Amino acid sequence: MSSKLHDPFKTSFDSLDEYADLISQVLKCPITIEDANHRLLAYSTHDERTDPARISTIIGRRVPEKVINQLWKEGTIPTLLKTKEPIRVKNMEEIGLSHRVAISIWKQDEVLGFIWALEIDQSLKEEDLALLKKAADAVKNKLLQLQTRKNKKEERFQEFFWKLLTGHLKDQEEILEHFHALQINPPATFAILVFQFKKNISSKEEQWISYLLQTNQRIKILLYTIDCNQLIVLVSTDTFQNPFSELEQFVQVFVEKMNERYGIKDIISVFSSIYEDYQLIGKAYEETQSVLAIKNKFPYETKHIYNYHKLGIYQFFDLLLEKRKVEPYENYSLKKLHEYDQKHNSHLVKTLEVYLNNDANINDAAKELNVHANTLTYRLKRIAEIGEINFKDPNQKMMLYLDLKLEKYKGI
Amino acid sequence: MSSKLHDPFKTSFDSLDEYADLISQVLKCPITIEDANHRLLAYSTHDERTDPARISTIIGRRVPEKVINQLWKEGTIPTLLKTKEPIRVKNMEEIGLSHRVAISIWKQDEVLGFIWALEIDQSLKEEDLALLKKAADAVKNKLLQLQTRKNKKEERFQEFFWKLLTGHLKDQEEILEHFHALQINPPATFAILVFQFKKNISSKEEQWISYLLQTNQRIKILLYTIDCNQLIVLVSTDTFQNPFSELEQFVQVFVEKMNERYGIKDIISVFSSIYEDYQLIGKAYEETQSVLAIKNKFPYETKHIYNYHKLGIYQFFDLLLEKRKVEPYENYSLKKLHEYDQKHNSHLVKTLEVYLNNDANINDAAKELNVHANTLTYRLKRIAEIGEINFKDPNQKMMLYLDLKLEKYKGI
DNA sequence: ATACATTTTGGGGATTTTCACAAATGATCA
DNA sequence: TGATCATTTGTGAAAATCCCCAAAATGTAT
Repeated sequence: MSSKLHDPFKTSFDSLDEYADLISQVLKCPITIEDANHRLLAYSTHDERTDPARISTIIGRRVPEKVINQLWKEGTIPTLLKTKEPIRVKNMEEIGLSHRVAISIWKQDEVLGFIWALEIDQSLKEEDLALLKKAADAVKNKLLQLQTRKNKKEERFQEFFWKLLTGHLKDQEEILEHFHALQINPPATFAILVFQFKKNISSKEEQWISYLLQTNQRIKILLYTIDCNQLIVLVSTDTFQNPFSELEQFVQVFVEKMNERYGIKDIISVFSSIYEDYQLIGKAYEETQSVLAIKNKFPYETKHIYNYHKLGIYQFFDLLLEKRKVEPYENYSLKKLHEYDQKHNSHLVKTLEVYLNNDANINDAAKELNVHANTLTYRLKRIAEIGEINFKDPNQKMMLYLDLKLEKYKGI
Repeated sequence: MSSKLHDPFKTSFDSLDEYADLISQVLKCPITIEDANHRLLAYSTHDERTDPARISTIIGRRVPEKVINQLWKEGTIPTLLKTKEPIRVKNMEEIGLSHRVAISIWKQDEVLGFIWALEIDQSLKEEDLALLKKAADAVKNKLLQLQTRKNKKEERFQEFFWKLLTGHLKDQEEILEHFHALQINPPATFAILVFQFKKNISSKEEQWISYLLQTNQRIKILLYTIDCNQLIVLVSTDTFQNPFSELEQFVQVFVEKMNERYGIKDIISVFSSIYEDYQLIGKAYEETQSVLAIKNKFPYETKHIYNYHKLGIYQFFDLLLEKRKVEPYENYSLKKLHEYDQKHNSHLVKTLEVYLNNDANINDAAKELNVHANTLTYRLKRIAEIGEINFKDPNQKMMLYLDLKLEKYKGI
């Protein structure tokens, strides 16, 4: 057998499964075909030899997330996304993966999916790899068909989602019908997630996002769409024990992966409260937007805050900023401290802020300020004197904290 | 000489000073005449023997405050206010007071003033005391004249003050003219003080108030008036180093004395910021009223707060209460804790509040709660679990504090 | 009534924090 | 330039807080 051999895949089948079986027969090993998001498209059945990773993939109709993660870390997937050649993947027992060969399926410069060939008994030879490459080419058209069909469905998703977000669908019955028409199981409880990117999201990035959302197995994504620099997602929270911490973990992982895998940094993410009533999707969306607005104003302070409930005092900041702009109030202590800083070019205000940020913990604050704890103690003594502050009075401390944050953003 | 003796005081003089000299000549000792507020009205000059207390009184044209305080504590003044008989006052070196006899001057059941007779060389005899009583009676009419003249002046004061408080006088020049017409030296800086009594202020209480204000030497009272249950005072703050702490001390002392001397409790006192512009007296007044409104809502929390600047977060409470009424927000942690309290009839919310009131100090809070410190530690651990609270996060703590206070007063 | 979970209290040691003092450095002003 | 004041850092002892354990008390459910 040479690479000039007659192409055994130049036949047309109705389903991808038949392709999988054919490839399996030719190469004499189990075959799996996935789309670009590692969803299972087809798998060969004639061969019963397999490995745990493949079993999980077939059972869950998608590649398990930890396998994907491992393949990213270890470099297989990045390579597959770069080359059209078959890639040999070594044994990775810890995730139940035995020896195998993978190849990506290309349409021009875009990856449509992957074929996996397990090397259970013997390794594939050079000519087998050439055959695999031919198989990948043959499968391409079938995948393209699937994709266009998917795109059309996608458009209907988009339309529906925007109607929900903008509150155009007022009737519960109607909404449920739409869900069913799109074959989405309507969730009992849901939330809106929004990821705000630095710049408008390009179509390349859109693909990456899509990939990340599809391959995640942490959370059930119902709908998602992109609006300028925002990725808006509707997720089901039905299966969660602690919905908020689960959502928090998810957004953190998402942001982390966008950075690790694609080098996209500074994504600001938020999510809404948990709702049951589909008519309130618009409200949930508004909620995310108001949280985003505050996070944009106070990025440092709200770094670890993702939803309205956790905003804490920042919930009030719009209101308070307004009040402060209107009335001629001035915080006496802060004024004094600013004057002192000005005169002696010291950093008492900054010191105070870090101290309060750190919950009045001298050690932590000193660490953040890179000074000796005694230095901070001394400064605080001075701050208390100059600003006439009693650090034992929670009311005073709170007011200082609020006014510190408020004066930072009075200009906005 | 007997008590049936011809009355030597049955003559009429133009000024009180002449009376003082006459009495001095008859009794052969220095004489001082004061009004009901211990302001010097007249003093004899023919006799040069005197004591430090009398010197200070004459120099300052009023009895020194510490002397008045001592005479109250030791019982002289209370007795003088009860009896028409002469009272012998023993030597009190610590305040520079040598032996003397005092008598009050009465018009029906009201005390108009006092006559003091110093016993420098020899004690007054029984017949001298009888003479003194006659003298007191003779002086009465002169004092009455003074008083009615004062009352008329008082009325003009009142009218002017109310015009200032209600902002009816807009012209700086005009205001200054009024001040001068009333022989008040216009202060460079001033503040408004308001004392809110439990009940409407009776005319009896009005006299006590007047007495306390007049005899105080801590602060310069420019004008005062009474409105239902409020005493409103305009004071000069020109001579103060730390105006706020001086004002604070003054109001505390005032409230204390109203209680000690007259048994009037639960006076709520506030004062405005320091102003320079007389046109802003109305604003200062409004400020006191808004602080009073908040102190009425949060009496416990604002017990030690007297002015707007010190209100701290309570400045915002009207605004925040409004916001909370409008939107359907609920503090998740507090909700959980309330539910727990309900179910297990425990006191986690109360515990949390006391803990936060005490600036997260375990010992202080435990003391206030009358439980062992370890008990509080345990409860806090439970509170953190149940309410999903991180006590190291100042934002969370602040929000809890705010919501705790807010929910207490949502009904108002 | 009994078993079980929760809460309260206490002891005592480890760990931190606080405090006072001293030395060194930096800034300021005549 | 020296004298003075403000600031920073270090040290070590005293005080306080934290933490773990266990016993007792209380409440709860079967």
